[in-house]
Amino acid sequence: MDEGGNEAFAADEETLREGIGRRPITLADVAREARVGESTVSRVLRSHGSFSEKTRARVEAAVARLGYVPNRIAGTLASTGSRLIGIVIPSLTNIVFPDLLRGATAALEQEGFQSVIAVTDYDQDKEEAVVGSLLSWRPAGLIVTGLEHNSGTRRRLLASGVRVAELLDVDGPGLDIVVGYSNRAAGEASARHLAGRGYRRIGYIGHDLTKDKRAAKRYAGFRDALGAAGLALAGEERVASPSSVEAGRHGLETLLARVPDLDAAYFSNDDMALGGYFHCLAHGLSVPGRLALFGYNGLDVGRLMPQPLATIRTPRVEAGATAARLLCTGGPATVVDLGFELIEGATA
Amino acid sequence: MDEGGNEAFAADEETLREGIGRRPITLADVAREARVGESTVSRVLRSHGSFSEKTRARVEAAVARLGYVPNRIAGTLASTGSRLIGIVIPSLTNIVFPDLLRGATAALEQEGFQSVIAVTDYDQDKEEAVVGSLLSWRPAGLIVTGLEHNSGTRRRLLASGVRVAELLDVDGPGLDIVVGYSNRAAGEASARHLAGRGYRRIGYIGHDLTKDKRAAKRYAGFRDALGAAGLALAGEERVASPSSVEAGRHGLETLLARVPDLDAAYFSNDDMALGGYFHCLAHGLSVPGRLALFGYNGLDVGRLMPQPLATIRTPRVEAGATAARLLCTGGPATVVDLGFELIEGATA
DNA sequence: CATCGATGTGGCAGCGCTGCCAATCCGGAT
DNA sequence: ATCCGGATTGGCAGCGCTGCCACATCGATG
Repeated sequence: MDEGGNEAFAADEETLREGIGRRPITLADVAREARVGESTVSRVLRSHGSFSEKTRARVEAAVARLGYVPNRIAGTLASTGSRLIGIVIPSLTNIVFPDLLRGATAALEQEGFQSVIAVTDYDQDKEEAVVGSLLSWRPAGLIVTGLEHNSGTRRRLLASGVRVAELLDVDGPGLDIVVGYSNRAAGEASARHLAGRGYRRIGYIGHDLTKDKRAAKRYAGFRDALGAAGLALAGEERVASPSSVEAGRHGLETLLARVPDLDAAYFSNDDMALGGYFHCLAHGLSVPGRLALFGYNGLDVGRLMPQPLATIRTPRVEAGATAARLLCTGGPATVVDLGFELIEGATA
Repeated sequence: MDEGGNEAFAADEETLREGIGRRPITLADVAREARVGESTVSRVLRSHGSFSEKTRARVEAAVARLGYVPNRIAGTLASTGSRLIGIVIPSLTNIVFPDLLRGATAALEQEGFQSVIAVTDYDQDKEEAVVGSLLSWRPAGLIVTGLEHNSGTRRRLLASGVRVAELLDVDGPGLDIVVGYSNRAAGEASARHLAGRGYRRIGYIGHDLTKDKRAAKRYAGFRDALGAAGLALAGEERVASPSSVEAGRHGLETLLARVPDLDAAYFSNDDMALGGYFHCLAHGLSVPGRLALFGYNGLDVGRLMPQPLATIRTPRVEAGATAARLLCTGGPATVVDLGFELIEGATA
């Protein structure tokens, strides 16, 4: 391959050589080529300040001729504020975070901002490290997930002076901007729904709650609301791994072996619930007759199951977009509760 | 919220004030505080060059006292190469791309690089724009998806002189580094598998092939191999939307209405196939007795269905990691074919 | 006792761009 | 012809850091 030899690229080969090794084109080169001053080129390229139509044409021609690409590193250093937003998410495996990213990057793009993404693997120490790393790019703002951070992270965030948006949770004090919904209330609503439907032997299948604080809040809300309805959890199964279809399937299987007379299962999210549904299908357990299932997140896949999954739809994409816009426009610190929607489905 | 009032943060409040409005701490401040030269601070912070243990301690104490965060914008501008890799993916909706990101960011982190991500929505013009945008950060390398780019993108990539890795496809000429597997061969293998199992009335359910070139290659390989086996597609249904569970479910429904005697369905990927499976479950079509199903990608969810999905497992995470490592270490242009694995499953 | 290399250390010129300010130009008003 | 104010333009000092070079310092060596 290094030899190439595919004729389709013969024409480009020359361009390639041009690019490699040669000193990169700078704004000064463009200025010389267009026979104008550097500041004029800068003004034209940013459409900022005033310049004549003729000058614009000259500069643009020179840019095209030289193939100039502005150096944003230099631009950002010279100007005061960067047009960068750092985004910190715990995982890329769970589709909710790509959803959040999708909303945020779309909004950011509109505002002319770029995003840098970092992943923490649900580890608070790693979060501290990546926050430090992102701050060293002097971003205009930072989007982080959840309200729980270790003290080092909080200190860095506050000391940096950059705007911070905390996402997907409103159950607790925030540092600056908070956009999300109440996980606790979602858990409560789920419990009330199941209790209201007459289920009495309700089990919980979840993943690692020490790492996923939002899942822990749903769990707490669920238990409390169950208690308020005069019920208690008939059993629970927590897998040590992150949430997954597999964890849901095996978790339900394990729990049923221990508590056979369960009549409903509350899962820490839709992935887990889908796994549970697969278990029921594979073992001929009728849903919701023999066992009701309830999830969380409102993923598309749940809606399309033969029986739509009972779950709670969360506005993840909107949360990302809202946070991004708030950071870009820079208003005061606020809490935006986007709420959630209970989807009755057909599995509970 | 802007008033705060939650006691948990009272201690930090002061730190917050410190951060806001105050001129950011620079390396020169640290040097003054530690009573050493700027270059000494720089050397200590990068553990580069020589300095005494005493000096290191002095500098580190000063850094801690002032809460100094190095400015990488300035650092990158001053030094020659950046430690940034740009990653261009078509979508965040399809889990394969977060998988790719996961592999890449993990490997990048190990090598001490940071990534900047951009999304094209499967649009070649948008790809050209985001490539330009990423190049303006003067990255050490770029990871892009697929081998098909418009001429503007190719020109920019070549002219920039940065290393480029093209991912998830090896069916065609690459620009520099290519890491992936043959989509064409995957399509062929799928067709041979279905034909070998005795299916004769085989249909295709896919999404927009003009945008997703790799899906188009699988489709072409599938048709060709079917032809070589003396068969032809009994029918096909292409939805205009991106691939999704919903598109698969409705696509299969539509196709079956038109071609009722289908005995196998080949889907453009596992999401689509899962949708098809849901359709079969909902309508009591036995799988694979009445209808066989075949997917692509080897997602976890397919493995966990009551009957494991017949599909092709692709090494997406490894592709991301391999590409990242090759870019960081900077070897010669190569093509790395990671291959794929046919999962027989139980649906075909 | 001069000389030497190894080790620490500081000074300072850029990296490529933006922001400020001063200079210049132009058309119309005086 | 002269003057004025706005539009247009160029010069240049940084932004905060790194890389290079020069300058100690010091024990070991001839």
